[in-house]
Amino acid sequence: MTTNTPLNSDRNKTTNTRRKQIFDTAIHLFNQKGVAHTTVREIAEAADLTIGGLYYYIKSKDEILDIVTENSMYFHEAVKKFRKTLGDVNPTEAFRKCANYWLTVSPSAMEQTIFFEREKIHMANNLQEKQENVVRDFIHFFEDLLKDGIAAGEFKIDSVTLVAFQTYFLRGLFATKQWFLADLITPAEYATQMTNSILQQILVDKTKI
Amino acid sequence: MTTNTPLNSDRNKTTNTRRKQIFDTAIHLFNQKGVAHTTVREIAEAADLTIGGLYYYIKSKDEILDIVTENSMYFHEAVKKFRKTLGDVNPTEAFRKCANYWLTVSPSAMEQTIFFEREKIHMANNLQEKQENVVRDFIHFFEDLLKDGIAAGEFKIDSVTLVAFQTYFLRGLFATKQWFLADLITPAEYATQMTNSILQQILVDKTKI
DNA sequence: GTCTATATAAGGATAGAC
DNA sequence: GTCTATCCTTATATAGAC
Repeated sequence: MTTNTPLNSDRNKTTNTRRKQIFDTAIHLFNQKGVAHTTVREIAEAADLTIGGLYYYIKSKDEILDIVTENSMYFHEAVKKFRKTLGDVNPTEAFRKCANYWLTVSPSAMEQTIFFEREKIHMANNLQEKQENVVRDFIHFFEDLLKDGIAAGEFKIDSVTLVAFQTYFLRGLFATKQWFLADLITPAEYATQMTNSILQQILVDKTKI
Repeated sequence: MTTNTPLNSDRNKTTNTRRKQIFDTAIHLFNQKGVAHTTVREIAEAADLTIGGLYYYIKSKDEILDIVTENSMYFHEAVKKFRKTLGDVNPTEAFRKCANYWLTVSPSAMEQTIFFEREKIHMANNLQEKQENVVRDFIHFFEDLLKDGIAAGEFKIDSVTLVAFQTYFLRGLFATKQWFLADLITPAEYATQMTNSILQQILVDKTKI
């Protein structure tokens, strides 16, 4: 599915710029109108091209969709890196900071998060599977943080998976319900409030919040 | 948009049966493949008709979509009725029981809940607005329950709206993430666990859980 | 590289037979 | 009421000029 254009000539420099421009335009339109109702002509026009011009850079609508889909998976990695920068802190702080980081949806990651959450149904089958694996992997990441806290006697949790599930998907909820939340709360406020709400559930010593 | 077929002749008895059959088939396909990728032919075949036969009962694909959309809004009403049956209980019990009721997605309501959550983008504009109003109204319903608890000194809450928001959307989360949750937890378990998780956040006296 | 014009296919909707 | 055949529009994709 994914095309592997070589990245080494002068010509490709502009090609890559153009392609990025096309994918950025596409994800925006996909979020506004849905994948199926976004036409290739619309993408072309919004990217300042005609349809013929656009097809010089991409193979098919499916290629656009596939690459937008792949790109929408990268934002996850940032939390893992962030976890490493924390070094040796206690489990409560580790979870608090990671959850807070995760639940803060930056404007630049907003489009990808919305797309990732909403358009699963339109993704190619193999990418749907890949998406599910990414999700499972990150729920697992939070489960590990939670288990550390239990082992240290800082957390008490009925279902670790369910708390991890909740932590994971509260991010998507923020992104997809902007029509309700935008006037109400900033990304940072949402993150701290929701992080606290999860800590309330799991902390043995509630005064630590 | 909505057609008003008179409901008083013998002929209409089968007509209504057929129409129900069509809408039930449609919502199922819409959830599987998305509205845009479901063809009228597919709906017809799945409902044991040919395309010409189907058009005897419905005016257009948009009519199917509109009616499926309208139908997907009714399941909300059940909580309000349920609230009334509770009579005079204390705010904690009222909230606990309503939240638990709300978060228990019965198999029969599953399709409508999924559709309601996922296909907003494909609904007619006026129905999107209607949907947003329904959501706001129900978040308001939970806000009222929460405020009762605060007034009675049973709850302590930073942002009432955010807790109500969370309560409201945890239902949709359960329905749309079945691919992850189905093997893990039953609807009833999910409801009690999530209800408890919210109570943990808001109860003054945590021993009441 | 970018355009216009066009081929081709898919899907919504209708006509008319039975 | 239900079918088959067909119309018509829209959208993906390509061809070929510049």
